[in-house]
Amino acid sequence: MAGRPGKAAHDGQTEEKILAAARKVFVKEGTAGARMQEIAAEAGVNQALLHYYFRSKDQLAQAVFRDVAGRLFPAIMMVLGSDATIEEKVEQVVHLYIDNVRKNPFLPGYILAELHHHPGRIESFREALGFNPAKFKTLIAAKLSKQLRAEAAAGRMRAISAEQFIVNLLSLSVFPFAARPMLYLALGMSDRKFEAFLNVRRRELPAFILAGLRP
Amino acid sequence: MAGRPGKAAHDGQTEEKILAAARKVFVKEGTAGARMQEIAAEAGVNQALLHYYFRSKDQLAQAVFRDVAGRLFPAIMMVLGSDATIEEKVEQVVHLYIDNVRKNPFLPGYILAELHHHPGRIESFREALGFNPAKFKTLIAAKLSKQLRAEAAAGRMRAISAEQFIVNLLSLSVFPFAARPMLYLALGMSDRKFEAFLNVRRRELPAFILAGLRP
DNA sequence: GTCTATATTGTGATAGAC
DNA sequence: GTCTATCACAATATAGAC
Repeated sequence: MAGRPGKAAHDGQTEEKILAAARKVFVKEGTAGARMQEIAAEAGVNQALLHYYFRSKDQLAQAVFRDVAGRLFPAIMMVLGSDATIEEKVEQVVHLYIDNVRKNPFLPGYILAELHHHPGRIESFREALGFNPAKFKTLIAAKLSKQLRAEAAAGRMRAISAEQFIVNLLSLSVFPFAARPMLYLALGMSDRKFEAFLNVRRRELPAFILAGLRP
Repeated sequence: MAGRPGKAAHDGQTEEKILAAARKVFVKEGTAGARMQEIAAEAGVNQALLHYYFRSKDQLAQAVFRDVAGRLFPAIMMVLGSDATIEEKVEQVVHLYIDNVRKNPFLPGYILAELHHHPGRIESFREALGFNPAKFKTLIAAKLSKQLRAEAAAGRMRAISAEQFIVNLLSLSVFPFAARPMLYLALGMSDRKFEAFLNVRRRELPAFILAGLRP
């Protein structure tokens, strides 16, 4: 619907082809660096058609961002807000994230870069999440907060705020992907070594996080 | 020296003014999004002078990247490679990073974005670090590795590879800055709340990491 | 819906006076 | 070293035929 002409319905095949091509190019080059011509070529259509479907480069970029962000975050939010125990949540988030993102290891870098250079795009992000930040704060964060306080009161965990907990969890899951080029250099990694690194990480990270929470 | 005309020496004041302006604009807009005109205006000179000093936009961008990356990483590498204990290293890196970056909270996002969209710039990065990756691997990583193995053998810490250890440390320190726009949205943060968040984090993070390493 | 052709503006880079 | 003026081309966007 966003940017699509209102008059006639179409089967969406072309639109999806363009969106897929745009996703590929934007993720790699960033919004500012991407070229409409390159996207058209990648989609196997001509440049005018991009404007027919999405009106402008910026609207196409927004559509891509919503698309990409909408694939990753809702699932994580669901886990954090579920009725699972803290132990289960930690393991589920780590596994969910690594298993999904390793198939598209460039997405985290793209999302962080995009948010950094276009903070206004946060609005699209919010829509993609399909939730209201206030609602999130009151529902998920409050629930997590309560859960963490209960664990602390029972002496099973050290006291920690929901904010620090979430940031720890996301940091350890997201950063290795976002900083991949840096790791390749600093740790002398290759694609193969990175895969092995992820396998170890998937297995060991939940225990590391949970141990960090112990009193 | 890089890109500077070779024939005549000059006091460097203008060059530094341009570099500072370029730093500001590139960090905010990214290499592709930045405009030479904007940099010139920010520096209070005209556009031709930028080319006089740095020849091309790309060379100016490289100079900025080297400059920025060179400020952050050598210090951290020094700590990791020092003779301090693991406990001391963890605390020193966390404090060093937070204390330095909170003064320029946009740098991590810029560096990650730049590396993501211009992996080739890794070469400049390497120069900025002033070291050879192979040398790093053999010196620092080997030293850390040995240190961690000794701790594990003594039963004081769980076994962990130097790679996972470094990534954990950097993740937890860097990500909160790089993902700041996201945190502002997802956790309903403001600048003031983020500062408070950092104060707590600076204090609690070392203990969290060290607890995570306990057997 | 999809194409070709083109309008129009933006932008990096250079020439040349001072 | 610094400026003004301008070139040359890249890139988004639109008009209009089919």
